[in-house]
Amino acid sequence: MANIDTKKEFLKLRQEYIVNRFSHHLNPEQVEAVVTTEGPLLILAGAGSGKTTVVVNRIMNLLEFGNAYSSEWLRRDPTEEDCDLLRNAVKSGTRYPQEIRDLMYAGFIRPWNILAITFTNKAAGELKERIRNGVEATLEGVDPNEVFASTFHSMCVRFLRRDADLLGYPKSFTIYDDDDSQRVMKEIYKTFDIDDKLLPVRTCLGRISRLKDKLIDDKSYADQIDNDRDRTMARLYREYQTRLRKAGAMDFDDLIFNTVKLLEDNKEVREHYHDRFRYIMVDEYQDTSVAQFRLCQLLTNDNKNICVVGDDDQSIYRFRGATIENILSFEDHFPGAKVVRLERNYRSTGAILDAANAVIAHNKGRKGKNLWTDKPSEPPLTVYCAMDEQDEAHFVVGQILKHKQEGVPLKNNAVLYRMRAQSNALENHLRRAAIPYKIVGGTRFYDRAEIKDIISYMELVANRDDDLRLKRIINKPSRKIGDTTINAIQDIAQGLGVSMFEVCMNAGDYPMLSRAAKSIKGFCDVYENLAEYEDDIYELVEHIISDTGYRQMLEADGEEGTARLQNVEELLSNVRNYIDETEEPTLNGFLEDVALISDIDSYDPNEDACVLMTFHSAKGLEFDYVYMVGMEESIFPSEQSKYTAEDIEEERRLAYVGITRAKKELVMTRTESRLLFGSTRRNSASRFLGEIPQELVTDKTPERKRNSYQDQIEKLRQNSRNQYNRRQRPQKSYFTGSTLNDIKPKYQKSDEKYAPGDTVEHKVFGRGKILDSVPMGGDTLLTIDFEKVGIKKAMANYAPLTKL
DNA sequence: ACTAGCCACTTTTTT
DNA sequence: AGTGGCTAGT
Repeated sequence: MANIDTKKEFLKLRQEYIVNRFSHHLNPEQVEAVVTTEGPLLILAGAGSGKTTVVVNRIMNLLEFGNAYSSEWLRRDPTEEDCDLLRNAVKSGTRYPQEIRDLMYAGFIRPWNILAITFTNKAAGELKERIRNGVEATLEGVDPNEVFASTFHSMCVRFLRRDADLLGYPKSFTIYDDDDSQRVMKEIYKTFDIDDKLLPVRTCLGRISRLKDKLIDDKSYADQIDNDRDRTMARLYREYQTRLRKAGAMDFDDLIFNTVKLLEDNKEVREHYHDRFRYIMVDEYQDTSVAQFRLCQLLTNDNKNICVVGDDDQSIYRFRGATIENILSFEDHFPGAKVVRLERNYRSTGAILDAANAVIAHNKGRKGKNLWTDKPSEPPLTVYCAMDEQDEAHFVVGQILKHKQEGVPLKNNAVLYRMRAQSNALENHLRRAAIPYKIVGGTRFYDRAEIKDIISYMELVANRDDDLRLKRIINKPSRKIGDTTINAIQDIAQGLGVSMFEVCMNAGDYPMLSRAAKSIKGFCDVYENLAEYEDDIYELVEHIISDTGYRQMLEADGEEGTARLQNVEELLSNVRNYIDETEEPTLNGFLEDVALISDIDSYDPNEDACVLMTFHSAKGLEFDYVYMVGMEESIFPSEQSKYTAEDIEEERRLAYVGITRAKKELVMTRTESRLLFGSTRRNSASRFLGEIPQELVTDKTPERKRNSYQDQIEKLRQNSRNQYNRRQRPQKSYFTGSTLNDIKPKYQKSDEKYAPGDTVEHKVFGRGKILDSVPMGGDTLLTIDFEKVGIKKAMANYAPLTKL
């Protein structure tokens, strides 16, 4: 009896010791998250709340103290003396007694029992780095590299390299990127004779991708359709899968999908990972898809030690298949889940946080939280209304220059925009001011044609069934193997059901290829030579560059060729780095890294250049000075997101992400008119500006247009009052909520009400019937069935409508 | 096999 | 406005 009490007391003391240990450098909520190791845990981590610190410390806790609650791992029952020892350590705050550590030996969690999943390589890298630092400082005999920290995709690749054969794929399968997928799909369009104007290839691939995100395979999709348009879709989906499978290739979505299948269908595999991964952590949980959720579920063993970290307010990838529901319903998916909220922000000033809180408060679908800080509220945010995008860029550059003179490094400035097209004016002005800048995003190094060529050679060495890669390089450099020949090879291969490579190897056997047989033979010889170097990547790449004549081809191509050659050389040094940094460098390993790397991964925050990027790319980063440009309706929120409440909420989350990137100062600009895509437009102030309380903002727009500006704001404010009167608003608005009212008067019938069944006349689309009307943000979203153009959606106040 | 010229497109995109 | 992709012509 006494024994049980001692045990209880012992465990209690142990817990107390651990809490004390982490309380030194963490706030109470963070400690709570760190010491909650057993059972499902949701950490709602607001922007800048130190969530990576929490994740790292939680892992440290697991590694150092093991399972804090369970006594079944004890070597022997704890005694009164043990309790005294611990009690002493708690009181005096001394080191964890070695005797106690020894007692718990069997309960230690080994590093490989911990799985930490992130979304980007960068995040995974940072996590590994910080775990390494922490472990080296405090823990002996633990190899921090054995913690499995990786992205969803690399993890899946690892799993699939082990067991892909169970799914009928070669273990050396190839990973297709978007570009590869597009090529495949384009070919399918050709064979099926489908017009890509009817269904653009991108759209089609996007839909397939969404289906895979939802774990709907080609067969079950085909079973659930009921119209011709979808039937085409289903055919394309099926054919796409068939071709990839035949090429031994998986696209990004397949990596997740197939891993789910692997775990679902194979009990032994599942048990293998259940046994290994006893503690699972998932970062950026708000951006997981259905498939990724399922994957987490399958990986979680009966102990349900799954900890997810995320911020529902920062979910910005719905358009890519992320479902915010995963985080909103975590407690339903994992009953008994504990929730910890991290709302204390260590990043931004009070003003910035107040603005962020005020904006995001307008969203309905959220868990609700309020960031706070004890930092001062100064200085206020700056807003500026430029005349046009040139003036806007000029203003931003001026601010950056001002900071530069004050001694602020350029790298502390970040300009954020909604779309890439906005970067142009900024770039020009930065160049003119001789300010070094760096654009994050855009073309990846590995997306450059010459790099993809070399990689394709490598891929082909790794997997000779890959027709796509073969086609890419069989005539690069020119070997006199033209389209006609390539098509012939393809046809023969298709007829025989073998790979194109196979056909090439026996080119002499086919009369159709007689004329090109010699050239094809030449290619095969080159290939055979290269295949010798499969186990020495560096040699392989060197030989690809020289033996294929690729270098000569570039050298003959003047200035551009020289630049490309430099890229190729850089690839070579990347290979060197990979070999030096990797324990077991392999061809497939390198190709994986390449396939799964993104532009943001190579973003170097130490280079002293001002940074330009989209709001999306900015997630997870922070800067002293942030400029949010193009704060206009139709730009941010973007034009096509105006129509549904969900889209607007996602845009608002994006705005929230933008605002919370800033540490010291936030500048928001808009223009009166802007040249975009070849035409000049006038957009009114973004509703998000209107959602920021007046007292947080200083307007730096010069006198020249104060009047018109002020007029507009006054008008907007009146509208805003009418709209938000009932709904409790946090604070009075500086600008206004909806600015739609501002554009519409041309057409607006005073407070015209539309109800389903009404007939209307649209200035452009003609006559139609209202199917549905949903009130939304002071306006009404109408679904109208037009006689001529079919069903469309329109905002009642915005659309040129007349009630008949 | 290569190139000029025309057309259509243009939101975001961790992997 | 600028780009990328495709067709037609050499």
